[in-house]
Amino acid sequence: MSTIKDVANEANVSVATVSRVLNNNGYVNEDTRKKVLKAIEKLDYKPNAVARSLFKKQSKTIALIVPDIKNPFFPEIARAIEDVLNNNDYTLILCNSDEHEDKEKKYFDVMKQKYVDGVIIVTSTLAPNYIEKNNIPIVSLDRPIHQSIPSVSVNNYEGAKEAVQYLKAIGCKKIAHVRGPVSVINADERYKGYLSEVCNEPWFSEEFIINGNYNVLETAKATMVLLSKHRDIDGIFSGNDYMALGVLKAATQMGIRIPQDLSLIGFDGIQLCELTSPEITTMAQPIYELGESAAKLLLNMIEGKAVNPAQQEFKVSLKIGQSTKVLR
Amino acid sequence: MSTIKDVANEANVSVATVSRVLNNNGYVNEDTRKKVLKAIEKLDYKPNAVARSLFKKQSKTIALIVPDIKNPFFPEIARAIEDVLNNNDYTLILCNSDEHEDKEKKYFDVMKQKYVDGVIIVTSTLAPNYIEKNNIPIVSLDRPIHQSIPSVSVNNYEGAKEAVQYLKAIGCKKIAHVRGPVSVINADERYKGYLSEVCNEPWFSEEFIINGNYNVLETAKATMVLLSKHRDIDGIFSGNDYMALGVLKAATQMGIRIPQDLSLIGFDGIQLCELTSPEITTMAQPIYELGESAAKLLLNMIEGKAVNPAQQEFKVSLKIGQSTKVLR
DNA sequence: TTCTAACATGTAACCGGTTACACATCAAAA
DNA sequence: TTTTGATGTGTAACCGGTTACATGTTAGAA
Repeated sequence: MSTIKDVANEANVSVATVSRVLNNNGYVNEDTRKKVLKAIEKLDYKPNAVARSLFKKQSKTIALIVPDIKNPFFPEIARAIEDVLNNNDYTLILCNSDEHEDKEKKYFDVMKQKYVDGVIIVTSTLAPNYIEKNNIPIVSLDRPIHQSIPSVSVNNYEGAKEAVQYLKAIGCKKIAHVRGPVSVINADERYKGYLSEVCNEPWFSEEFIINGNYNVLETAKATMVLLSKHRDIDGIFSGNDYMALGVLKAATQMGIRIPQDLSLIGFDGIQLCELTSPEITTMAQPIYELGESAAKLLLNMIEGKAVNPAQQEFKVSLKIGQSTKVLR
Repeated sequence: MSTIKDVANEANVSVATVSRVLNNNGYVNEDTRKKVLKAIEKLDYKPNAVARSLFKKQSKTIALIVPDIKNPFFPEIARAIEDVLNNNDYTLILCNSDEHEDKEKKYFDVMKQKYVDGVIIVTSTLAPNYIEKNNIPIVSLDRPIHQSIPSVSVNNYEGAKEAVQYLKAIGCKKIAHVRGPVSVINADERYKGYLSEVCNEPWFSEEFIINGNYNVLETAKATMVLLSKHRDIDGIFSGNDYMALGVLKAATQMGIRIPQDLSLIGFDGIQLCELTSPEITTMAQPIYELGESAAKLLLNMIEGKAVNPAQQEFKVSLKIGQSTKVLR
């Protein structure tokens, strides 16, 4: 690899001049510029990003911290983010936290040591003041942490209400809920949305709420228990699409037909919804847009641009599949 | 952030001594070491990874280049890799190539500019000599490129044969194949494995081979055409699990029952296989192990350790689900 | 007692860029 | 003709580490 010095020698100028050409700042005579450009071409010179980072204290790199990239929601998000970064000459570092605060903090340390310019994080465990004292541009995605921290998320509460309302509208008489992990903010919000819609119904019972922990197999098991005890449940609102797979599995195994016997609605709108049979009805988040917005927001923060709505909330929209009865 | 100079001042020693303590090399008096350690503690000093990189010409970072992280095979691989890296104080950069050579090359340029220590790549488009001239430790994963380039993959040909043999064993009389993209090496190998098992069968016809391009919707469409034309097909070997979802979808839509009317076997063994109903029978790759091995192999190469079997081939194993008739 | 090698520490060059500053030129304005 | 500001370029400090080399001490061997 040739260095800026090699280019300077080749072009018979100083490194400062080469640097000026490279960065397009300062005064450079047109002929000199051409000479330098020719030398760069000849030597196939690529500036050393590390040296540049050291001086500039920034690395053109951002980190994405998610609980587990194997959860199919996150690859879709990650893809959107990477696309934006790629278009802006940034690089993406991927981190799996397993919802574990220690791992998150360890990643933060590394990020700072590597001059990572910013972080997009999906977390429920990290305290706002820890983040603030780290003093690194950050966007929380999918799960708002605190007003003080810019975030990109959706209206989970209203979305959940809408999901349950839809189940009611198509004629469901007893609606259960598979909730996500306790104290994961979006799971809590969706749970509250469900609750607000059903708590005053005469048929409602606490037993209609089970915890699937955003885990498919756990959900399948719990659903089997639920459905064998309450055979008259005819609607299930699943806290996310991934768990809806578990519900689908349990129902199929028990010979319960979806949607004839049981209507199922999920949340998220991951691509997988369209690939199952029946296709899963869901409250779809604009997933790609979420990732895109988070990335753009973060880049703006890094470049010091004004960031007006620091808390961006997108709307979810009903995406009707085949897992719910047809509305007449 | 405090620097090594701050620590040196605090401990009343030179930066060289601090560096020696940090890296545990050279001679350092025990008392001095303690003084330095105390200063480090007091200042909460973390060495600057960028400065270190500049001198050492290495970044403790490796890149993973995959076609598209949204394909569920890759997050599982990525997770395995990240785990290994995390345990070895390396960081993972994620790149999506979309099977596009230009993007791959662009990533390579960036990698070199950032002193990325090595690359794990899933590619069909990159030429061996391009890779070699880049002179950066590399492991090709899932798809061997050339003998000269270390790789981690599975026995696709034999695996495919075994899959078809199993379909025969359970009594399938006419077996079709949904193949992956032409000139993607593993898709080609699986196709050849299928062909070697069926080309001499009296019932065989070229029409039994359709191209799903590793894409679910495309597969679903092609499968519907196939199955409406050839109603007597009773077995399908899908080139991967992801496309098997498409077959499943098509069959369900057409009222063809799996496995009663049609047995379906996939390839890969992604987690999704267990989450559908019926669960998909598949030739399972040891996915986590593959990622793990690729990462360990690469780290060994980076650290200059001998790498004996530069071409690691794992075996796939039949994982019986519910999408194939029961063997009696 | 002198020599030698292990121990201990500091100085400064180096990694490969960026940029503040100094200096020189030149054309237009005064 | 002198002043001035825009233009053009080079020198060297700096970013924050690592390490070759120099220097000095000390203890055991000769």
